[in-house]
Amino acid sequence: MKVSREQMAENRQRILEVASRLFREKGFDAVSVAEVMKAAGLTHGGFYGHFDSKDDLIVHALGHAIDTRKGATFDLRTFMDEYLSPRHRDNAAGGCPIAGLAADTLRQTPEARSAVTDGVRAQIDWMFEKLAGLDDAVRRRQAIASCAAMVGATILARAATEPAFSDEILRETRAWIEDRLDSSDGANM
Amino acid sequence: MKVSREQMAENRQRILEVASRLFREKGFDAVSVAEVMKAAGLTHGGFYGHFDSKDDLIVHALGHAIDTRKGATFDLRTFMDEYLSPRHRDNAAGGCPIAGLAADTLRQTPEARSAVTDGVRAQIDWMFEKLAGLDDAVRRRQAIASCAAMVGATILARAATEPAFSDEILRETRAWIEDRLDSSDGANM
DNA sequence: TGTACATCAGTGAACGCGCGTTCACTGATGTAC
DNA sequence: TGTACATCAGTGAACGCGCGTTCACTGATGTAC
Repeated sequence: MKVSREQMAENRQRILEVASRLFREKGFDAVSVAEVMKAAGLTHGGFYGHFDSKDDLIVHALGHAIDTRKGATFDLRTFMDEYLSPRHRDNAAGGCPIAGLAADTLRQTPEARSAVTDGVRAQIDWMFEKLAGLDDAVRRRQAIASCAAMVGATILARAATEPAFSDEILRETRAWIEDRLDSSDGANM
Repeated sequence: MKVSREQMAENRQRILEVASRLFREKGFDAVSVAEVMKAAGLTHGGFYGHFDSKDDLIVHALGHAIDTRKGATFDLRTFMDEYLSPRHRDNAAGGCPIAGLAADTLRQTPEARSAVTDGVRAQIDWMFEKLAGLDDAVRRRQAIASCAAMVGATILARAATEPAFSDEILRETRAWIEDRLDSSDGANM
């Protein structure tokens, strides 16, 4: 049955929210359209009233997850500590969509890859702004490499089967990045 | 028709070789058993004479790819330069299985995750051995963080839709890691 | 060494299943009067 | 404000398809004599 315009807009937001969480948790292929709709409290047939296809949902869910993340305002050190924490490692569903889905997005549509690329660029730009002092080239290098190390460490820590090794990857990567921040006298914002 | 024992052993090796390449190129889910067998010059029905299941193939293909990679002997600097090169970014099929499949392996069987974990550990140990001087804790930290940054940069560079940005991620991450090697006076082996 | 035959690696049709997607239908919404 | 009706968001059965897996069959291998 028909629902009100506001209800429909709410439904669409709920679909995006649960889809972005399920995708981050299980990957694009392991989540079906029917599973997303059920999690949103709807039936699968109505899906195509909101999106053209599953690929279209993927693009919008990525955009939604990335936009939602931009809202939070941390200082750089807090952000890195949280990113490389066991909590973030164990919370892929609510965590960074780049760490959770960049590798998966590789084999998706160009639109999905663009959405992730925009997210990566935004993340690097944000870190660049937060890095104090030094010349721009060094700040940009530090932002890019820190971002790469954070994403890589999160993926490796999530894949690792032994908890002690997984914890070590996070801890040592964090120490290595932050040691560099200290010696550069940045990250005081 | 039956084939000789040597032929069968050859066939198995060929299946592992093409499977490990196809998996690295397309991911586990996007490669079918039939596709692997066809690429190995066989038909899909014979697959179960070699492996228990597709999951079993995944575990053995990961082990094969990781073992094959261990053979190469580079010095550390050459290895890092090659790893963070456009060539390696554009050659996922023949490249590092950790960069290509660690994120995919997250959602596979515990056996597959163990195989990847062993590969990560071996990679870190190898880098640890190649790092000269300094105390063990610093060397290990540097090996872990460099490995995380290399894997992360490769994944981000592969996902990026703009070539200039993709190149920049590789170049700046490499410069950042190698700058640290120089200041630590390691990597001279 | 030569022959007869049991073995078994590989073949290809067939299976059950879950997926993305479609569509005829339902009934609440919201507009026209 | 109240009523009649066109609209259309959501429902759920059905579709075609490709997947992993099975199995009866084939014919070369390799062993027993």
